[in-house]
Amino acid sequence: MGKFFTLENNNCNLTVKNIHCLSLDLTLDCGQSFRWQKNAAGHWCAVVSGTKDGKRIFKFGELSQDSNTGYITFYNCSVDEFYKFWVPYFDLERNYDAILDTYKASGDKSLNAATDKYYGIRITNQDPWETLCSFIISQNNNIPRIKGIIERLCETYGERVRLVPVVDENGLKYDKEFFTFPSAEDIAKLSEDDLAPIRAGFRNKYIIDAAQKVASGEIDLEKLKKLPLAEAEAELLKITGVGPKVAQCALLYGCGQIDAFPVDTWVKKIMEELYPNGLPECTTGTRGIAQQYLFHWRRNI
DNA sequence: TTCCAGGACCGGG
DNA sequence: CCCGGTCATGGA
Repeated sequence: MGKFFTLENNNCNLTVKNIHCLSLDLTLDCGQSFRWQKNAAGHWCAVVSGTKDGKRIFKFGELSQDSNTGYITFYNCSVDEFYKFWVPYFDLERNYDAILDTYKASGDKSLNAATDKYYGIRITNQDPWETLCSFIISQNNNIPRIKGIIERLCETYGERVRLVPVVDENGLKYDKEFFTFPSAEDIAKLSEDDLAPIRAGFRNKYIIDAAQKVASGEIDLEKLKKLPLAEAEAELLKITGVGPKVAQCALLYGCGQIDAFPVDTWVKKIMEELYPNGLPECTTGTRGIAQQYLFHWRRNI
């Protein structure tokens, strides 16, 4: 414990030094999560979920990173909360540098270009239900609208957590409410009409089917963390509106399956253009990490 | 106006 | 099995 970072307590904030390979700006805005937003002070803010004794618990996260030192400050955060929420969320006990070194040793040009240019991206371990639901919403959709739909879902059916001063795209300051992500149990009770206000279109019925299968226990998301990848995917494919891509996203970002490999339109292009015979051998076991770097790299050309 | 967005479903061949 | 059309919505 603590091998990959050192903690420094000041008042109720916690500053974490010497975390390797973690850029908040890259990690929190690269298409793997949709709810992080900068407040008026430039700190990243979001409500994240965890589990304690089988019950959902929440933490309002407020984080900033020093541009010179790379140190990350977690505001209003105890050491206990840091280990409970943020070590798993950012996968802080995984040796990313060692993984990226094996990519480098392979000599693969594209992988090296992507990991050099965007060094600091980590795969986050998010709440499984929020991740599944978010990526159902993501299908045939664009990122700004995905964020809008998820925001309306939380505002309508989540619980109010806190008022935060933020700045809009015109530089105008205003107070914004932050909400929890509604549980599968809460959404399972709703009808398609109830979801109309979030404007997810044809995805409404998919969201409800997923919520019902999760809430009823027909699909146990916690179990998916331990199952072999293919078996875990087969479980998720039982949901109407969940195909291979959404399933792999839910497993990668929500179930700690670091070898999951979501193939969207961008990754499909990458595979056709650069890897017609498959990803290099060095990525075996960590394909999800390679995927995220290549995805971000190709999208930003 | 038309096209497209971190896809999945459905029908016909 | 594989292919093209279709599905809501909204911004470019």
